[in-house]
Amino acid sequence: MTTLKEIAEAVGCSSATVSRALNGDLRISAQRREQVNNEAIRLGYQANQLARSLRRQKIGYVGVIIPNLTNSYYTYCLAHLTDRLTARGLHAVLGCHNFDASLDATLIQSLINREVDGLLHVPCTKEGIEGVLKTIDIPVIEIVQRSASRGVDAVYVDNAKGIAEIVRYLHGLGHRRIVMIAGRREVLGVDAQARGFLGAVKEIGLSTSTCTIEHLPANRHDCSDRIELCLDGPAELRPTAIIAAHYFAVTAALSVFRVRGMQLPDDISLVAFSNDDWFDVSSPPVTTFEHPFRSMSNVATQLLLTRLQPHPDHPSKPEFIEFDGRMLERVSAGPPAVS
Amino acid sequence: MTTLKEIAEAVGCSSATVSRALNGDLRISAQRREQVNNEAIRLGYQANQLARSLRRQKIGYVGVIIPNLTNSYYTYCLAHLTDRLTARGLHAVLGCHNFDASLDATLIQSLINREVDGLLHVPCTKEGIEGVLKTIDIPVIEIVQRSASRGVDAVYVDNAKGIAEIVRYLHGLGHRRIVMIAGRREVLGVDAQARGFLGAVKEIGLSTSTCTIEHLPANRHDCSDRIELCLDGPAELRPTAIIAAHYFAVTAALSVFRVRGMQLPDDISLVAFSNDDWFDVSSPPVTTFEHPFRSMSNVATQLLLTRLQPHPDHPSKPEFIEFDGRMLERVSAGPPAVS
DNA sequence: CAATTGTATGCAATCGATTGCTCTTCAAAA
DNA sequence: TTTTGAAGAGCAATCGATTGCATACAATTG
Repeated sequence: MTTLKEIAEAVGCSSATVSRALNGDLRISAQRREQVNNEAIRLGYQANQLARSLRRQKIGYVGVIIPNLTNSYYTYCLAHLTDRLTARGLHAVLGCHNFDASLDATLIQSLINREVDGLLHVPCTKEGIEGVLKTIDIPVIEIVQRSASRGVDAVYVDNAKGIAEIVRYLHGLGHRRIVMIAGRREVLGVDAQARGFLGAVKEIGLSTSTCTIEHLPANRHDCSDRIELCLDGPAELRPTAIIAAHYFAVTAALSVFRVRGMQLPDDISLVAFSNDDWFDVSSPPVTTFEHPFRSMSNVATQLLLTRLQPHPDHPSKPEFIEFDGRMLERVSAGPPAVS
Repeated sequence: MTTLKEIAEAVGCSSATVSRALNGDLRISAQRREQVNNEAIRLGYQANQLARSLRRQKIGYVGVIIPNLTNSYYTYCLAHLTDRLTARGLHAVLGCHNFDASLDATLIQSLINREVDGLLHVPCTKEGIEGVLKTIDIPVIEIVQRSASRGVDAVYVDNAKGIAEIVRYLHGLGHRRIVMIAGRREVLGVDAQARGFLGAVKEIGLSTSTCTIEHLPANRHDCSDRIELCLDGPAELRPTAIIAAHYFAVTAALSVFRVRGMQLPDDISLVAFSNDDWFDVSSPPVTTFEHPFRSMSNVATQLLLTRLQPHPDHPSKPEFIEFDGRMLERVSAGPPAVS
């Protein structure tokens, strides 16, 4: 790799001058600048960002830690984020914690050591990363989910409100027995979903014995087993609608319905909590609640940039920006069969 | 951030000694080592990887450049890759070129300047990156697709063979009029797919006037428009089977069939070129050709690691490792209707 | 002509960790 | 007592770019 010094020798000046010339310092004469530029091009000079970063204390990398890449909920999010970051000349360094808090901590520590300039982080536990945070002096922004960490910005989804809206929607269609398939209780966000569910159920006046929540690991197998169980229960408890609070619950539900030959929405209704681009081509198209990942990514990136260039008179109080989604009515949910 | 020097001052020795102690240099006495370790822990020392990298000329980042994140073909691939890289203590720096060669070049240059240790790259043109390559002294491994770049390792899918296998499969079911919806010709891999298609068609003895390829941009809209057109053609040319060579063609086809009320596989057959995890829950489940992304990721990562630690007696001849997929028979493809 | 103001550039420190070489001790061997 | 040597540790250069301060020279002004 060509270095500043080599150019300096070729031109016959100091490396300081070369650096200034290339960086557009006005004190360098036009003539020198010209010389230096030519030589730099001739030698194919590319600044060593590592050295530059060491000096400037910033590297242009942003850590993006998400749970995983097998769930389209997060890949959509990541897609928008990388898009935004690239547009700003930043690069995303990827990490997946799979909801494993200790792996999460390791990733964060590792990324911070490598001196990413900032961190976009989907937290995986309620506690968040307050512990690690004390050691850190780079901006961290929680995305999608918000933990209890104080002092960390958060750009996130209102889980409770979203689920509540789905419950009200189903109730509006006439459903009285609704089961929500959600993630394990320890997973961040699930708690809020449960709160939203129960809150809406109570508010509407439905019975909590026929409107229940099943907390299950995020994989299709466990979910489909449990759904089978629900469907095999006594008719008066059997759900007429299922809310799939996470991606695997959707595929699990569809696979069970398919095996049993159940028709949607006649035999049962299904609403997903997050949209996916195949939901409108499936048979039937899946009614869902759509999250504004694009806007969230924009806002999160923008906020991170603000934090990266702290303006003296800009307050540094953490911001908590909550996003609402909206119902996307398709076909998989309809009025329950009269029975 | 605590630095070596601060520890040195606290302990009362030079920073060189601290560095050696922490790095397990045997020449440092056990007593000193102890002192240094304690002090390092007390001060919460974390080595500045930037400085270390500048010196050691490696940083622990691997660039991963893929076309996009909206196509599950690549997210699956990325998921496996990050998994493997993380297991090796490396981090993936993400870039998406969206099949834009100039963006691709920019990304590569940008990542290389930032001194990633190596590059895993899904090339987007036949020419590959030979031009850029000359300037580079880090290992580059092409994944999923192989370009014409000489001297670059490649771990990739045999597009021609895969498509040919699908054609033979459909022919075996009795199909004589098959249309393949593929990407634009300029996109790498599409050419090979076309070769595979035409090769099989010829080998079997089908007519190239009823077995055709539609080259379309990778979005649902263009694909569905064209599929409509095909279906509206004269009955004797109308395809009885469609091969969706990329992801968007699958959703496009399904959406058209759904709107027209066509039943699969009775009214038409559909085979996708790459699997997705919702293909088995859709109605009907989508017959597909499955690619071994897990193995490919393993091999690619392993190969990259080999390149990163070049063994003196290990030859540095580029390796070209081709992977085959396999048919995954589900329901969307069956014998054509007798007419 | 001397003093002042600019303009163009260089010197050297800095960022933080690493490492080749040197130096000091102290002990064992000759 | 001198030699040899090994252990332990420090000095200073290095990685490459940046930047505060100093300097040199020319142009302008009083």
